[in-house]
Amino acid sequence: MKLMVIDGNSIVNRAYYGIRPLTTRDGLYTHAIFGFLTTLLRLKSEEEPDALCVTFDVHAPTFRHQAAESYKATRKGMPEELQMQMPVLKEVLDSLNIPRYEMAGWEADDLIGTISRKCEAAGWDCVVVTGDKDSLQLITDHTKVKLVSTRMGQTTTKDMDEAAFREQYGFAPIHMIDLKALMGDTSDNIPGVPGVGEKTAMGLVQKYGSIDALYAKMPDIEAKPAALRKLQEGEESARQSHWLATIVTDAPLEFVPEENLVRQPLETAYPLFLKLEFTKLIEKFNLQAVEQSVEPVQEKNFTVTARQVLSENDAAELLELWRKADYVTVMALPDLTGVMVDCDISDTEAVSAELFFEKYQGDWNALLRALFSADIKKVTHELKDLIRTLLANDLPAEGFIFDTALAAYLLDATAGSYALDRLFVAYYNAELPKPVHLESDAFSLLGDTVQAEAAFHSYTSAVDALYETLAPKLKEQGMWELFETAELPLCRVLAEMELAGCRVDKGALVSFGEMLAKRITELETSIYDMAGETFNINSPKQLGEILFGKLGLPHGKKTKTGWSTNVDVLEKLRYEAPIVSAVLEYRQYAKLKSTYADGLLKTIDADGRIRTSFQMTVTATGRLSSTEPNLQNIPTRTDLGSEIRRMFVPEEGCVLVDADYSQIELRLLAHISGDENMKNAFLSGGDIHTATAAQVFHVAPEDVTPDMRRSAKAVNFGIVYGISAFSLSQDIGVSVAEAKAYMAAYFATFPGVRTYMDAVVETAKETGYVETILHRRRNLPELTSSNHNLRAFGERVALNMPIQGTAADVMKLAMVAVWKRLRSEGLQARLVLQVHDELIVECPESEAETVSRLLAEEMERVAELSVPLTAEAHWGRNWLEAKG
DNA sequence: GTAATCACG
DNA sequence: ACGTACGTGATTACT
Repeated sequence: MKLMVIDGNSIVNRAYYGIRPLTTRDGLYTHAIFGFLTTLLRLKSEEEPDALCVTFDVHAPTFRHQAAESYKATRKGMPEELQMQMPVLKEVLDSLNIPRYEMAGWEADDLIGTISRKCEAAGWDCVVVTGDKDSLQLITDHTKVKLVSTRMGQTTTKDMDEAAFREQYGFAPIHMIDLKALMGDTSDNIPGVPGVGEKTAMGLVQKYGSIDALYAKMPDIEAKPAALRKLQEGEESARQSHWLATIVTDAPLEFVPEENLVRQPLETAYPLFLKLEFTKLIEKFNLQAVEQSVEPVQEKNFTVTARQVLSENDAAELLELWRKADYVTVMALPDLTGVMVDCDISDTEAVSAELFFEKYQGDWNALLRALFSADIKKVTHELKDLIRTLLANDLPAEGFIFDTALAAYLLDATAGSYALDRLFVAYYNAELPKPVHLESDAFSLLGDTVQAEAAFHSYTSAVDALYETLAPKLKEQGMWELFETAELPLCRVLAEMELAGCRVDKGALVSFGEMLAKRITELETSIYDMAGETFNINSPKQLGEILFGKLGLPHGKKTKTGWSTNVDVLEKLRYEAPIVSAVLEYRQYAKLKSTYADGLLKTIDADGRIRTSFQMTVTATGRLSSTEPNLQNIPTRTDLGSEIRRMFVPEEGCVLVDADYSQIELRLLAHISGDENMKNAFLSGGDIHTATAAQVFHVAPEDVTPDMRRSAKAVNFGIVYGISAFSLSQDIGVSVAEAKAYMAAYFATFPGVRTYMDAVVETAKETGYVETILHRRRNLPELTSSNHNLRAFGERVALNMPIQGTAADVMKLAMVAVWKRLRSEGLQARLVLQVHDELIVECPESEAETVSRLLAEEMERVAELSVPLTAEAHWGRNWLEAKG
């Protein structure tokens, strides 16, 4: 039998510092608890113990250590945000039916020591889980210690049994005590022998074992005379330290291993996890609601009348009702064979109508046309996808006034998921009622009408409830305008772009791929030749072994799970060995082939066009993202990569028009910070990096060298990202001191930028968020973290988000404006792609000039800044040409 | 499923 | 003393 005992304080501490802050809607911090539970799950599956318990320190004076005065006084107190999670964690453990032990006057260590000995006495094995190396002294042939450490958000464990300990330390585990008695431990206020450090102590313990044995042999021991004297003088301290370092194994604790056998969670676990918004963990801990409700949400105290829509008479009656209503709530299956429409008809009554293609006796398309026309105001969830489906079926897509997913994203852009059931948990602390056997995906229901009806019903009710909750919140937070003028109308624009897709020259892509394949094979051969063996070049591990192991190249760079082989590293080694250049070239070709040539070919539709999906609810800053395939990262920085853009072509007789903003982020920085010098740099036109260099280096613009411009450019970028001197130095390859000097010169030149940077961080710390000009918001719980790295990250984000986010706002407004204008001017031109600061339109050649002007004009017109906002448009026979 | 790498703005 | 620029997504290797 095996028992696992967890050092609660140690693990929760690691979890707290290792995970970025998480809070529930109500602002309750939960990350330490979350991290603890994830670690617990991992440990359980790793060890599969028969029994399990957790120990905690009680924060009361400990009589045992009063002799040592301020014992552990140097340990920092628990941060408040962790402190407040402790009682909740204990509640969670109780609900999971996991015993916990704490005892006034005893450290968690002492309880663990006692527990491990009692286990052994009962003939059990014991696994001690802790991050504290002190516990290693407890290792025996029946007790092992799992050392947990957290590095960069990843928890790793190291199993230490007697053999592993011996291998690492070279003596028996019990002598860990003697080691500490000699070297001391400042974090535990154990003095040790003054002047004896880790190295000396290790040597002595390895040679003599215990301090008793050591002092028994005095003064005949092998040590330098100075060390010998220190040892003699420090004997008393060593013996006292030995006592302090010894973990108690006979605390007066009632403990019977059998009472800790793993048991089922209590019924209280499920609601508690829900409250903490640990939805994912509910599954992992296999928690069940006591009574799984299948009742629809009754948010308001309504009488809901369920209506089947079977005949055209039913339809006419309901359409009438819906037209008169303020709004209706709509959910549809993605193939439009089923639609649910909820509608309030008074303060106390609602009608919930089910429309199923298979049951409807009338003209289904006509019914949908009526429902999705402008005279019925509709609220839905994930509008863009619904619009795309409607338009794909030649149906109208008008009259939409709200999208609950989009609204929830604006309210918390870092939440990650806006699935309806998740939102329901997040906002109402309740599970979205759904039939028991239903998959969480509402749209996998085709063919099971009974279940679909039940699911629909609760889903539309949920959308309705969320609308009434979220809309006021958007208004309160000043985001209504952003929602109405940018996000909501953008759904239509993006739906059309996704449907339009982008034509590609398949033949050219195929032959490009073939060319790459040929070159890749050649490079492979020569790389194997130079390496003297074949290996997988795509495996960083194997490549590292060849380059740094076999060939002995300097692996000066960083390591994580091996040696880094990324471009920065290889670029520095380029001239050390010809194989490096070959690998770099191989990498470039392999990337182009796998991701772009082969990757894109796989996504070409039957009509020769590629259709991406634009995600509106992914980025933390308000940008769009593009998936399946990602058309926002098509190569452009190298000549060879750019060739891919040549394969993006218009329809016969058409051209592509490409318009992009010039330096939009820096212009926004100039505008937002109000720095006079930077504004002037833009007002006087010309190249901004050159102008920056001229000012920073105090030379005339015409005397700016390419090097000076490059540095200025790097600083400009760095500023937008929330710079640090170290990173800047890495980027431009100068010393940290030089980078610091650049930054100082930069801030001296643009004092307004520094003022702005200080102010934005300060404000963010006060309010807990940053926002764009249109009040798009990003919450920053990181800023209150006691973890330095996290806090620093939060500060950089605070600097970057208002700029990147405002640029995203501007682009979204521009897209809506361009879309409207193309329509109102009756042009055939259609938007096909957006790449953050760039728009691509496909149009008949005859419209090329008109559309180019129109694009630049609308893009420039959407924002009125204190510096010019300029956009440039070009057109051509393919994307590369159109880039201008 | 995660890590490493590299493509984009 | 520490770690190091913001925001994304796809592919490959490997556990």
